[in-house]
Amino acid sequence: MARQESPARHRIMATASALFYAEGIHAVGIDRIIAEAGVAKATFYHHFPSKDELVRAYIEDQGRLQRAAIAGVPGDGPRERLLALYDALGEWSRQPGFRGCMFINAAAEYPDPAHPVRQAVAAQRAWFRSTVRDLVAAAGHPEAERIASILVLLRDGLAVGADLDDPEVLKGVVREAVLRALGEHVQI
Amino acid sequence: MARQESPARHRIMATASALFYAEGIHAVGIDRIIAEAGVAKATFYHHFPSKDELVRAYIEDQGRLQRAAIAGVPGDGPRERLLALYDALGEWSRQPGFRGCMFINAAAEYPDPAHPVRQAVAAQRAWFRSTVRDLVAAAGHPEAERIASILVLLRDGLAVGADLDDPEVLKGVVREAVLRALGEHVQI
DNA sequence: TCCACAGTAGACAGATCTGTCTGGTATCGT
DNA sequence: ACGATACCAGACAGATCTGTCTACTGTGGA
Repeated sequence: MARQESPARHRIMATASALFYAEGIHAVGIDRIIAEAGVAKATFYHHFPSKDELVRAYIEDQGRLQRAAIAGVPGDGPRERLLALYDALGEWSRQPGFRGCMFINAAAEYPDPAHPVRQAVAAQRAWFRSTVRDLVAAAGHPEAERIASILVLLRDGLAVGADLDDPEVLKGVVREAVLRALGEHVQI
Repeated sequence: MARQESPARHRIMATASALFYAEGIHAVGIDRIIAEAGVAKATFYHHFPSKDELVRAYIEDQGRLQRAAIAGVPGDGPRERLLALYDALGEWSRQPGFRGCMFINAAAEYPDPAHPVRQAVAAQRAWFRSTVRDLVAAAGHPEAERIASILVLLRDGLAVGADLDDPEVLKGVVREAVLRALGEHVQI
């Protein structure tokens, strides 16, 4: 038992996650992963039937982590939780080594929408969207779907822009845009 | 002369552009490009010293096309041109075969900010940002920089979301968000 | 005690990748 | 007529990729 928690498997996942995120998926080979994880090739193929399965595990693992992180964001009431959530996203996007959203980046390398990796990305996005929509609805906004669409838009824009442009500028900008989307008039 | 406009070079660029955009850059090899372009390998390396240079040419070529397309957007006055610009982006994102923004996708495959490809992407983004900022300023908004940041955010979110989620929904959503960013109160 | 299992090390096959090189053809300006 | 240029066809080298296979080690339960 404990195939899920075996030390070797854990090392493979940790190494692959870091390399995939930092350098891209197609750019990182199995040989590199097993070398940096300090694992034999046979051990790798004992835990993962193929590289594709490793990639899917990477996406789903990161999805679990992000869902847990977002679910753990504190806040008194839905409006405060929403603002805290986007503050947390702003912090995330300013971490050293930030290189955009791993789901967006992975999708760029997997064009086929039917591919398991894309399916996992779609599931994660659907979860985020519904989470935000529920918070917006709980905050008493009648057009929760529409506002949630804007908020997802802002999340994606933040993830892309913080990597490609200046992440410091975006923090305040996103907060302002979130407030505007919630219909609150913002003093500039 | 005419090395830039030679038919073989043109075929290489057209084929590579379509394949890179549709399938990703690392996923498409030189052999595939020359086969589909109907070009000899020596001809390819006669026009491009390396694959990296082809990729850079691809990014810069697409940048020229997008700048021309955006510069050609009509409109009476800056506010109308801005709205028309984002309408055009909405159309773009609903084209069949749309697979997100080629610059964002390319950046996902090139982590190093110093790489020529990333530099070309950064230049393109800077041009778009300043174009939008000038329109906002010309429309009489005092905080043009801030609003331009939001509008870039919306552009990126549109490009990502139209590929990964439902592009039809986004069209109206983006227009609403643009109007909100411009400080106009929107009736939902 | 013994077997199943997780692990290491590394050779190997077969495909694919980038880039070079040879050799030949056609066109065009001087 | 001639040389430069643009092009095609394809072999080749050398690296790298995924995935398989052999052979061996250590450990923990039945």
